[in-house]
Amino acid sequence: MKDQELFEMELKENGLKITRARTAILEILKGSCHPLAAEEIFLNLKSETLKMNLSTVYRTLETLEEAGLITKLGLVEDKKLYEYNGMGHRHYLVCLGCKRIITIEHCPLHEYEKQLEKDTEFAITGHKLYLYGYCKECAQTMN
Amino acid sequence: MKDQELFEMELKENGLKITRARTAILEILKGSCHPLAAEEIFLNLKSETLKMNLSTVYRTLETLEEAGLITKLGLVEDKKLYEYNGMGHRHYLVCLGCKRIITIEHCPLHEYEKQLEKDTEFAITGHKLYLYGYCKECAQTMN
DNA sequence: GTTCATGCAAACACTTTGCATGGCC
DNA sequence: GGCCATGCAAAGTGTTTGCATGAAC
Repeated sequence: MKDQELFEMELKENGLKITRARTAILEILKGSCHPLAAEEIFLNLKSETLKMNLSTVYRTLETLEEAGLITKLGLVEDKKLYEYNGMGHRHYLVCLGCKRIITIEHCPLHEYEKQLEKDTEFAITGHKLYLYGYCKECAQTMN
Repeated sequence: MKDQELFEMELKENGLKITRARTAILEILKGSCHPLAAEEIFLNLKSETLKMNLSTVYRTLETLEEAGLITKLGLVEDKKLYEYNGMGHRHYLVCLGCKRIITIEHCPLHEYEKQLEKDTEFAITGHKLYLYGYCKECAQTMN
């Protein structure tokens, strides 16, 4: 299936209208290998036909998150970052030097969550795990 | 040792002057069982003698964090939260219903970090793990 | 006395909102 | 045609900064 069709299906399933703003933002998020902030998405809308207002970007991100098509992260504290769902559950390792972000596909916490549910009587819905450190290059430069 | 003496020692060790603002904020953070936002700290300064400007709270928090006496968390995305160090490494479980925060003393990630250092050649300095869910009461109310 | 911390007000960055217009169904 | 999405500008929120004063060493 082409991305465009996939996005239209996802939107329809959630009772959302298909608009250029929505498919364009889904396209950008799906194509990115790391989470993006609203402004980055805004700047990525290069072609004239896709250009939209920054507040539309914010509103669209909110809509898409409520519908469960994308996820909001707090990786960096100053800006809200978003990533496309359906890439599976992921974590990130952030270099505190160059701010590079490494994607980690494996999640070590499934078992732990089950245990914690028993201990706390919470119904755990998810978690956010961010790892921080210095990449090889930055670690060397610092000495 | 009394808290006051402890704080003065911590400040001195880091080459920081001992001021009422600094010890007051350390006091509040040490006494709290969950991380606090700048404004909450500001509002906790009840007694007239301890009252200070909100921008002083922000500046003091920054100073204390740079000195390593407190830690900044991204638990909630809209506000920066701070906690006193020397309580050991902790995680939190946040109820998405009533916003209650449960403290988790055990950290399941030490082994995992070591493995990840080998895999990525990063020097990992730390991590942030936030768990989300619904507490028993909130889970019931929702049905 | 010197240096750094604080109060105050103003600026800032990111995000949200009100209202009129335009596009999707 | 009706309803929701968008553009634009203005407001909001949490945080930071410049400058003069005051406190710590």
